[in-house]
Amino acid sequence: MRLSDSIENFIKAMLSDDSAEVELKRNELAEYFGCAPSQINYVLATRFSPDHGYLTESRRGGGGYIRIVRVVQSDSQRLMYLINERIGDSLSEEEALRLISQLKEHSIVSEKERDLMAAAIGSRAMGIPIPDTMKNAMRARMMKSMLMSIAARNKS
Amino acid sequence: MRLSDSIENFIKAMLSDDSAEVELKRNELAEYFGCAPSQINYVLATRFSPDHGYLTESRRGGGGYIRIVRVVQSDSQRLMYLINERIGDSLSEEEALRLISQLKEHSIVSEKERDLMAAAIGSRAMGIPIPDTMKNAMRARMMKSMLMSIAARNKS
DNA sequence: TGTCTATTGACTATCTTTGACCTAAAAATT
DNA sequence: AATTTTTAGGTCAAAGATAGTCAATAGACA
Repeated sequence: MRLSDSIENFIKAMLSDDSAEVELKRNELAEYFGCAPSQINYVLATRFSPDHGYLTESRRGGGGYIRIVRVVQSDSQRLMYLINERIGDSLSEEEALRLISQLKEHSIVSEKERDLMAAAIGSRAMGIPIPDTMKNAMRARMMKSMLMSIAARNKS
Repeated sequence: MRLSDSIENFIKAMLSDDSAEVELKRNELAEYFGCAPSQINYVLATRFSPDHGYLTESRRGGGGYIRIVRVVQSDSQRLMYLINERIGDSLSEEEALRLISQLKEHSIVSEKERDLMAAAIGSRAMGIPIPDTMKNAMRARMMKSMLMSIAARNKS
């Protein structure tokens, strides 16, 4: 297994153990895994970003640390965040898929709806010969539109 | 036997062994068969495409892999997929035949029905002097129409 | 013998890992 | 209190490890 995957699993195990929060020392962790300290930052950036449902804070200097928090948000908070802040004028397929997965993780959409959304913004559907820039712009609009409809129905 | 056939068999053996899923390393497999790594992609494209009932995912970089999943779908799921997603406005004869074969493989149509459908969209039937583009468009419509009738009768 | 299928290899894209250099905060020193 | 030193964590670009694409070539088969 990849080093980055091992580190990811290690952190996730710590997170599930007890609370939704862990604190760790970058250098210690790096030494434990026998890797460069910056490897830890790589793992944080690629697996514990806000898109993945986590927040991180840190401090340098003596007694420094990295704290990772699993975010808990209400459905509507999450939707509003995505619509108003996260998604701007452009969204790549990878980002879109990640966001959609998160919605499923949080039971905001069903498995079928997830697949449907993925199909809508996927490369198969958007496989027309226009520049990526335009596809990404279109994807952003489509995503926001879909999210709005979800937000609307959730108003109950 | 052709190299690509050997590779196909090899992968299918791995798939039937246990689960409906295998993971492999492109370079290792290529080395095992003493061929160019891209040959693996060729086999995947020509024998493990969605049309053939498989899905593939992969990752590049260190620890990269290719995962092949045999898709299990209900008859109606398959039909709906073909009608709404797979077949667009155009369908070549080869594609059509492949899809029809798959329907037979999955016992969605009988052998006789398969031959009937193949006959309907085949070159003998459509051997009139119009451009391929138009034939393909017509074929797509014919296929969807036939599939709809199958879907309807399966409603039971 | 011409057309379809298979094979290869050069080039490209993407993901991971590392290391050199940078910055911030705390601790020690003056 | 100000300054220096030490102790963290942050950034970024380069190197390494895979997989993907495509066009040219070779081979098989009707």
